Amino acid sequence: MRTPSWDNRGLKKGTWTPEEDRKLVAYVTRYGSWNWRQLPRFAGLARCGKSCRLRWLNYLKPNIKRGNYTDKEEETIIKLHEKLGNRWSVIATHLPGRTDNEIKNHWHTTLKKRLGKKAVYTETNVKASKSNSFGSNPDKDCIQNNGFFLEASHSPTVSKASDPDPLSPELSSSEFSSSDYTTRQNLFLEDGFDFLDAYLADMNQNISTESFHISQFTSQANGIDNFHGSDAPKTMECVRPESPLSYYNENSLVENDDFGFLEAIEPITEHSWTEAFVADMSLIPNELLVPLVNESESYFSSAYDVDDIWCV
DNA sequence: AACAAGCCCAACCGCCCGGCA
DNA sequence: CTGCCGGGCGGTTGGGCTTGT
Repeated sequence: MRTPSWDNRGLKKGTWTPEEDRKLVAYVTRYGSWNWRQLPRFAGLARCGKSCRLRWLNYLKPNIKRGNYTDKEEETIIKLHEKLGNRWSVIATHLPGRTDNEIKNHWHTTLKKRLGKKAVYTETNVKASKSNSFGSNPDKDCIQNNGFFLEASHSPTVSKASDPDPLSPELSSSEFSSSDYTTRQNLFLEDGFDFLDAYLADMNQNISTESFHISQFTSQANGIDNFHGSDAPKTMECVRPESPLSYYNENSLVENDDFGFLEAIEPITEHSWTEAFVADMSLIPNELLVPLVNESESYFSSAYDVDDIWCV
């Protein structure tokens, strides 16, 4: 999209490369977003923290749903926007898998225009109907709701009340077919971190004589979650009993900013925790940080599928 | 086939808010 | 109380892609 450029601090701007994505994914899945401003330094990225955060939240985070919106999703957006206005982040909380940025984009590019046309159409017909001696309501196709016009239920584009959740894999008409979406979910739940699991399992073997054990890291991460007790949000666990990430917890690792879990890696070095990060980055295998295929291959076309990052 | 116009969306920017010292 | 810092949010934009002529 945007032409890559460098600002006066030497930070890169513009389109993210697959390699940058891989570095960010590898780092955040491993250490979480403990400090977005500091994170790029330790992740080996010449990006500002804000850019990293945005990239992660809007594009790289697992379970992000992209592509076509279902009728029900659009209906939800319209109704919520009518109630909440441009509070995209709040609206996004009602649409699992959708980001505020994407909803905002969809609103500006599609829904606003659609509603605008509908409103113009309706207003025109309201005037016409008022002057129409037959008194029929040409607005019967629309439901006016605080200035917004929703297509009536007989419209084929509006989902019925009995429709199952459009976000369910079975009914999703998003960019991913239902089977694709299911597969995608499974990729995250079962294989999303295989590339890390394999590496960490291997590391476990290699450093088994050392005091550090990755399971300490994961169990401590869970401890943090437990510490937060009932306030802790619902968690998603990757169940892989034999895996060092068997207790992988998305919130504790990715969204929990507590530094506590970092203590678990201290045995790696006897130096400061920041050095531990630097040292530990060196342990991330090259295959996580460098392209896995030749750049000549389509993977590295400008339109590469970010999902590939989760399918390594 | 070539070009123009419009569409779409990833990414940036600036502002605001809450936490903390 | 105040200032600083990091995170979050909404508005805007750059440029690749698609569609129409």
